Amino acid sequence: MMRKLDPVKHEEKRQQILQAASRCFMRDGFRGASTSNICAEAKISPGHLYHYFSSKEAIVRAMAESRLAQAAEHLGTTARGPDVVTAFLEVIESGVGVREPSANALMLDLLAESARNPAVGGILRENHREMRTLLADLLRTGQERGQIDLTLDPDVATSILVSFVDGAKAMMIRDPDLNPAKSIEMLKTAISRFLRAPAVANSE
Amino acid sequence: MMRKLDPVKHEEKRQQILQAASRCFMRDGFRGASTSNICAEAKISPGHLYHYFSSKEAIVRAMAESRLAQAAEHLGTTARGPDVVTAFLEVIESGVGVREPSANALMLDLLAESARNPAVGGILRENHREMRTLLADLLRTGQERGQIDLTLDPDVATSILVSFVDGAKAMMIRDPDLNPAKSIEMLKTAISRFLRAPAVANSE
Amino acid sequence: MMRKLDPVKHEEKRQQILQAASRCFMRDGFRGASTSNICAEAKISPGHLYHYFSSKEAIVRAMAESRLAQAAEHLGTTARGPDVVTAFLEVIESGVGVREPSANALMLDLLAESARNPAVGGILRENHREMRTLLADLLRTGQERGQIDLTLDPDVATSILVSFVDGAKAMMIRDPDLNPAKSIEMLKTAISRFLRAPAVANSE
Amino acid sequence: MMRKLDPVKHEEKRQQILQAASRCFMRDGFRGASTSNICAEAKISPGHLYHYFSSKEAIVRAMAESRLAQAAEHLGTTARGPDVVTAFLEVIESGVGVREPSANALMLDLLAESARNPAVGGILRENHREMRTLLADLLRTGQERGQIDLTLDPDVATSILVSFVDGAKAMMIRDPDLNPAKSIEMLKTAISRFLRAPAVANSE
DNA sequence: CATGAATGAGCTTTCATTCAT
DNA sequence: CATGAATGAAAGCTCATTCAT
Repeated sequence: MMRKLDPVKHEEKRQQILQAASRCFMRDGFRGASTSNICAEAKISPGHLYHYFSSKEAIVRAMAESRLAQAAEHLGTTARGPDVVTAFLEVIESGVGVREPSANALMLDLLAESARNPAVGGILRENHREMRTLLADLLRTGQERGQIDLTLDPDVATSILVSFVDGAKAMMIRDPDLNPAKSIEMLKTAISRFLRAPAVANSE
Repeated sequence: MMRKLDPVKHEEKRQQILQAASRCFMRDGFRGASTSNICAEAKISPGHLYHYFSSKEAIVRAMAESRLAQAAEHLGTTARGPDVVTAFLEVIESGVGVREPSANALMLDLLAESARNPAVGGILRENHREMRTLLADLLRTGQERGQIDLTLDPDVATSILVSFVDGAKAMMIRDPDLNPAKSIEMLKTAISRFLRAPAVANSE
Repeated sequence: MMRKLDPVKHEEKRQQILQAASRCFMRDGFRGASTSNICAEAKISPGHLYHYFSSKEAIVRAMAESRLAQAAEHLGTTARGPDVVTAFLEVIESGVGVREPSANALMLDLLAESARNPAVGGILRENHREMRTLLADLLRTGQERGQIDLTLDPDVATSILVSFVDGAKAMMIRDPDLNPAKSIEMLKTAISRFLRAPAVANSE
Repeated sequence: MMRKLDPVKHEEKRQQILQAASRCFMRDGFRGASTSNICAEAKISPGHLYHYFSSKEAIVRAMAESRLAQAAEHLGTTARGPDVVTAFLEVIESGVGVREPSANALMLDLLAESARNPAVGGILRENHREMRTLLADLLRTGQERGQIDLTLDPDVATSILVSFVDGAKAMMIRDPDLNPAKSIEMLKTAISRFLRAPAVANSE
């Protein structure tokens, strides 16, 4: 009795539940997935869920946090290398879940939810700010090295780059029969042309 | 004589309900909005809704159809003018609902729904196919006139351009405090550089 | 304007609607069939139904009345001939809707409804009384002619005979793969033995 | 230790609910009784019903199953004794719910439902098959002992006997003021004459 | 820690009925 | 006569959440 047992195990279970929830959310969306679904998937009883999360919304929040943190971390480890443009291209390529339509759908769900659910919105924005800081620094480095157009405002350009990833996710849903290799290739072309210092005699 | 009372009025009411539904969906999403909400918004009784739509899903479908048709039509009327690149820029600019976060959220909801709801998915894809045909033709015209890079595959480039619009909608949600003018400007730069024939001596 | 037009046509339409209702009730039962179903089947508008019947219950009542009257009339015309037992056998044979499972189901529905719905119950009982009077008279005739066992109380025996018809209807539902010819034959045997004067030296 | 809390209690509650449902169905019929009625009668909340039954239809099915099994079991224990005809008479007498009009109505409802609802129909037929097997065996025994007419096909005669019970239930509804003792007595006469070996010099 | 019984509000949908035209 | 728009109660069912054990 009365054992304050193992906060480690507690956290482990929490993560397991979160992963189960993630699978449910991917399959059915935030609203479509029920706590029953999640409990079944996590193999726990309906009541027990509330030992780990105070409400369904708390799960959604935690999910958003973890997904976004993960995305940011992924980005942080990818965005490396001597050539900054190449680094960006890699970021974009790996950011688009080429053959994970449900993961893409979940991100769109999350964005839609953000526009309506202040808590989730806050998480998203905070995370976005971090990502942008990270990317903007990388951009500036590229500009210093002459690899990237000096006229681009790093902060704004960064938003655009992130939007390209979101847009590519949407693209995969809009046309699932699309040849993803070709599309990604062309997206990389677009980004290349966007970031690189324009040629001398270009008439824009 | 003069019996068959007014299929016109019927259609009018249907549209009114659809608009009410649209407002609800923008506010709460497809799943979050209830038929009760919609009826209240449309000021009709709960039973009467089913005089006009056979199910909530039918409303969602009709909504998706009308929204997407509207978007396509808007695009059709916007994509005109002597300079094709300029036409595209206008398309993009007007395509992004700069200060309509709920409309943007609805589109993302629709995309997420498309990935899970086959009926909605079918509508989205059919519509997307039409839009791409239209845009691809415009692109080819531009290529004939030498305004657009001949090396771009029109079909793939079109998908990319559409993805930019979707991405921009996401951007507005990710960072509502963004200066939209600046972002749009930079997006236009990106598109310009993407589409225009690259300068002679450019080293990519 | 202001024409008190044709009570004949009115009655005709009423009968048409009643027949349509009959079809619906056979298909779906009294509770399962909706006024919409009936209107669709009768090809009239939902509101117009109430020109002919004041409520769904009124339709059910009229239906019960017409069905039962029909059954009684049918019985009246069948129960004829020199040999009374033969006449009864014919009554029974034609009373069982051998290959009309939905008509049989409807009769059982009507009986169940009778036990709960006083109005329908009253109709059923009134009708049953009439039928029994008719059959009891026939029975008495048979007894006078020495064709039927004199020890049978005509009133009670009549109830039993009617119950045999109801039971046969249930039998058709209980076992649809039954050979109806054989069953009917055996039922007739049972009735014969029941009605006929028992042989002299029989040891019961 | 001692976890897995009581599948016994679960089953108990299930039976309680089933009995409550039974009362409702008797009062209002399968279609007339609502899940709300049943919940109120069982003193549980509307949602909780679905902890024990997956749908209203599942309740109807379980009810049909239990009622019919009960009837069959009852029959099995009644159909005993040295004289087979007497055994049959007892079966019939106890099979007719003389003073339980609502139970009789429920059986007719069940038969009507069987003709339309395939699930219920299947249950009824399976049960009927079992009952007939049992009764047919008894009949054959009687034939071996010379108590029952050898010319009767046991399978067909069995169907007839069951139909007599169903018919008697209908009789109770058709004429509630009937003297049940007299009717049952006459029904028993009919069955006696039907089953017994006919006397030598009988002229059929 | 963990279960699953229990709740009650709310969901989508159907239905008998009324009424303006 | 006839239509079909309109109503509102009620149906079957789901869901997030709580609580006794």
